[in-house]
Amino acid sequence: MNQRETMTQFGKEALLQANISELLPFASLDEDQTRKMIDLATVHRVKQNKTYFDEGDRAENFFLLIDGFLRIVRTTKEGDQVVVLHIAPGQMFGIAKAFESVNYTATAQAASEGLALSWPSELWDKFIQDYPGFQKATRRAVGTRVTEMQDKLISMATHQVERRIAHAILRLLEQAGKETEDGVAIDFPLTRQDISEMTGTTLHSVSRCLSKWQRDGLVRSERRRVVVRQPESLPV
Amino acid sequence: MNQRETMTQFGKEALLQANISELLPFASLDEDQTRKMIDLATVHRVKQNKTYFDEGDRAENFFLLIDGFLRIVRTTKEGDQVVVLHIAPGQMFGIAKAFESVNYTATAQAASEGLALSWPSELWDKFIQDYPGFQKATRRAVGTRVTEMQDKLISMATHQVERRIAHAILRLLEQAGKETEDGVAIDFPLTRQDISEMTGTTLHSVSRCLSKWQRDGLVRSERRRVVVRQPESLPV
DNA sequence: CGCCGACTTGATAACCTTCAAGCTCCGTGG
DNA sequence: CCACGGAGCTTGAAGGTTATCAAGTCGGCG
Repeated sequence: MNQRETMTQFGKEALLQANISELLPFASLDEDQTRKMIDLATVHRVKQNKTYFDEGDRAENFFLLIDGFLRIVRTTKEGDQVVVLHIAPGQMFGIAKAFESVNYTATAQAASEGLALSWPSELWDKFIQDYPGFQKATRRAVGTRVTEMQDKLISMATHQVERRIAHAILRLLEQAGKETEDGVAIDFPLTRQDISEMTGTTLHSVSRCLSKWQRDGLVRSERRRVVVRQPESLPV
Repeated sequence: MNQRETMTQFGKEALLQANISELLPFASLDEDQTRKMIDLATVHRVKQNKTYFDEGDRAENFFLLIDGFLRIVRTTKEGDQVVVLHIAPGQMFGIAKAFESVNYTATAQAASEGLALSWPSELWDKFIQDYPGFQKATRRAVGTRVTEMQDKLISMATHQVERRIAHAILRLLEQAGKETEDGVAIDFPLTRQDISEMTGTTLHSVSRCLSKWQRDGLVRSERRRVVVRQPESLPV
């Protein structure tokens, strides 16, 4: 919060001083290289539920999420939304270049107000050449993502609703878990609808499920908020 | 085994003469480069339902499928198999290197008897440096795959069984469709069980579905074989 | 204060899995 | 060559899970 304010005011300078350089793609860069990279970047501040880019847009930039969370969403012809995955701070997104793709294949929507850097896609190959860690980082990002999608696919194919919801919530805990005196909270606003779009079910089923878990003391669920008290007791 | 020997000795020459060089990663290479690549390759001939490699194996090689079809499969702790995607001739697979991964994350199982080339993973980065088309080809392969998995995810999340089955079959038609006097056939043996593992349902539901489509004249389905007569009439 | 978005909960019904039984095809071994 | 067995497939019936429909609560914001 405080930090966010600071960033707003001083922008890129603040980014340098903050622990940005510890974020993944910058990991193996020295201060000078990091500075160069940041000099080339554009800063994006995006309000909750607004998008960084939309499915089908020309992929003119690639992004690094600094703060906040976002969901990668695809919309069907019928208008159903499906959340393909979530992105946490430090991860890159909109990396169409890694797929030789001209357009973004999905929408990047802010789950909470967020801050990101972007670079023109033309710089992609240059970064790969100039900064050895960058190539590795992008590969790892792609790998993580593929694995995550596979897990999701398997979950959808083999489990029924309750376990799918449990899986989704556990994954979010890993990415965005925040200790509270009450248990581990998911650190951004999350509606029943959101969860249903992640798990391919209805908000009604999600509601019933959370209600049941709450009765059993496994979670505390409020409006737009989920806190897990006993992660290990959720149905695998 | 014996067979692999034979192929090693006599096979490569034949590969060169065949239209191997038209297959994707070789596309932009001249004859000399292609020869060099093939000289470094190992030939694999794999019987139906045998595997090229298994989930968790050390990713010592990456592969190019020359002939036959294969499925990329993951198995859950409970023993459920899920077919994540299918690979057609000309596509690379086992490309753990593209994900900075040390092990294969899934099993590659021959859907029909098949032939593949492999190279040691150490050569990956060399190929990328030496052969400009290779980088592009791998990126495109990864992109196609991600898109395909997303589509599958969306299908699973929003459609019910009948449409999921229709989607799966249409995708297979694109990858492995073969014109016959009777309609477009899927060009490798495919059981109800296989289809159920692709769509997250049971072989019973698949059977009922195909029976119904057969009654309506949309498909002809036999033992391990599916022929589609009216692709456009399948439920989107 | 009233409205809207988020959420809950019951009732009903559709969809699909599960269980059960039996069929056909094909390879194998007697 | 035929019998046998197993793999692949079909179909009915029953039952459970989950979506859909419907009604209403809660809480924040203009």
